[in-house]
Amino acid sequence: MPPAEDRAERAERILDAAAELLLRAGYRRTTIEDVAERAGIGKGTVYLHWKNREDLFLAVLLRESVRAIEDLVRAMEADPLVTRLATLTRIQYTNVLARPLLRAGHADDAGTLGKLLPKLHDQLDPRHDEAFVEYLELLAAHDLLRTDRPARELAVAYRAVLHGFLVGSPPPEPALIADTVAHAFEPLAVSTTQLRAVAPRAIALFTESAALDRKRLERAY
Amino acid sequence: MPPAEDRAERAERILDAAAELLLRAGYRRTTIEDVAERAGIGKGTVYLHWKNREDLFLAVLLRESVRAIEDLVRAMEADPLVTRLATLTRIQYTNVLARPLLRAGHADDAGTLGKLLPKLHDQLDPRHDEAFVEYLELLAAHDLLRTDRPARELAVAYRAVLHGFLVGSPPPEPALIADTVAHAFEPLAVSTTQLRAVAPRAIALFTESAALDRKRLERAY
DNA sequence: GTTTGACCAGGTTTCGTATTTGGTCATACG
DNA sequence: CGTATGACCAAATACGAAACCTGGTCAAAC
Repeated sequence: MPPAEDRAERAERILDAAAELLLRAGYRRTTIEDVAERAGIGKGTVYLHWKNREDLFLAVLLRESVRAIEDLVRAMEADPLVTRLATLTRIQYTNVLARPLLRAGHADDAGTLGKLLPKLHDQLDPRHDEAFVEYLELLAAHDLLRTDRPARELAVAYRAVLHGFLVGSPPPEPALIADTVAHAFEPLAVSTTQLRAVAPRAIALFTESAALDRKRLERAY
Repeated sequence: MPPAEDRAERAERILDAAAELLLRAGYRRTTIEDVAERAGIGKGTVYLHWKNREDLFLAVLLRESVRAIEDLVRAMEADPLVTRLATLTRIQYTNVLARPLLRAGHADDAGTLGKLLPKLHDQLDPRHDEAFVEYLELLAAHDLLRTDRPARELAVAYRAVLHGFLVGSPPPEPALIADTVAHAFEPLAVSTTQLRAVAPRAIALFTESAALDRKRLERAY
């Protein structure tokens, strides 16, 4: 099998298999052999891509997370107004709820993720948070965010709110979190013009963030 | 031992002992005999007060929760402005953080509460939520709360926010949640006069709520 | 009438064994 | 010659039986 193209393709197939099984049986009960069989390859081949079981499943989660961000970026590209914090929140909230694995990550669903959960944040957070704060500062500079507190503090509050909504059962309507975020973090008026001005840079920020994670994914391939 | 006064006193001693051990060793590792010994009574005596182990520890939690509400009521009586949603939130947030057992309840600290956690909400929620919604409706009627959404929906969002802040580690500053709640759920201006007008009824609501729980506690005594 | 601790069934822990599985690598294969 | 594989092994996990503990009861003591 020639390297290059096909290699990445096979990696994706393995991740597909792992994701499927992870969701159906949970981390604890999914073996590497199950994954290999479902991917139609030998067990040893899996280790040509990832150095151990944990890394493989973390890659599954990372890919899922990257896909969610890429969806978000697409939405922002299609409509610059999505750059607005409240709108972006609604879309990302919906995205996460629609992806069972991400939802499990937020809801501390130990049943499916098991011992992966603790490792998740260590693996996923490096400069992700920084990028988000930058995005908030960008909004603030354009009167699209409250400025009576530093963006870094608002980020803390924002994450608390998002987390609170995500763990609710059943999760509240997307419109409700959008509304809450709008009131809690946005100024009274949000200028459409400013949003359009901000969009390119915001899109770039998230694109870059997603690209970094993609890189890390492919490095493992 | 004559009934009446002394009986309640003994119940409190048992709860003290149970609370102490619960905090130090966790639910799973705290036995009824431990509790009895620490309370200076025989094991059988515990069952004169509660019909089983689970009920005893749920009572510990219920008492803790009642105490927090009573603290809150005292704060409202001392200063009617505490009736304001943002202020009340700050105080209650601080109260909960200061009470490790309540904090464990919100943070899903399975290590100390173990199998009690699932039962907690079933036990604690009956008309508690209703009272809170009533309080919100009271605020709304006096222009102390957003009115563009029904109080019941705001209550859902509010609980998500509160929960999100409580599970944070480390928990954000009390000022931050107060600020967030103020923006998210209060109208632009909050009238001091209206607050004073609302205070007696609000205090009554919470007092009643606490009294109901106290009753249930004492019924078990 | 109240309190108690011995008592017992049901549950949990322990510990040794059988089984499974993560990860390696010599071999087969293209 | 480089890639893929599955037999292989140590380590982890699952299992089962026996020992131990504990929740809850109740006859006896007070």
